[in-house]
Amino acid sequence: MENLDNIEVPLFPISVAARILDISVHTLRMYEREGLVVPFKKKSNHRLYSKADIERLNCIRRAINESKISINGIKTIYSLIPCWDIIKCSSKDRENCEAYKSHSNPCWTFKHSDNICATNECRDCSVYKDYGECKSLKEKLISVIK
DNA sequence: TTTCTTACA
DNA sequence: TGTAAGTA
Repeated sequence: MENLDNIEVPLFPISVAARILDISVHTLRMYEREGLVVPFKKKSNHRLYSKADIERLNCIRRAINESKISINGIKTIYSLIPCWDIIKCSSKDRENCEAYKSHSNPCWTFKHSDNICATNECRDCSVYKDYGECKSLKEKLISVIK
């Protein structure tokens, strides 16, 4: 009953997601390789995309088509999300954190071994989720400026 | 049939 | 980006 309105639940196989977004499954997998999106993975290793994932991809497509931004450009924006501030990351954690230093790759593309990121699914992290859709991303960035 | 990974004219 | 091979 609650699955119907929860945009976080993985629902669509890659073929359906591709059809919704009007892009190829190949392109969809490429976005994942680039770290733009983190779809849910079943034990069979098959991907499942949620409504939130679709919205995220829509935002990415708009950025590419309308704003003519490159995939690397999007990666750069994501890499600048203050993850260490969003989750309570100690100053000690930051010292040897690749994600903290990176200006080219989103934090969720790194494999952590020490801090909380090691035990949490990046897909379920607010750092990833709260910046996944165009509108929320704008609001988040504005709140930082204010 | 669909999806997965890897590779490539 | 598209397509192919060989699996699961």
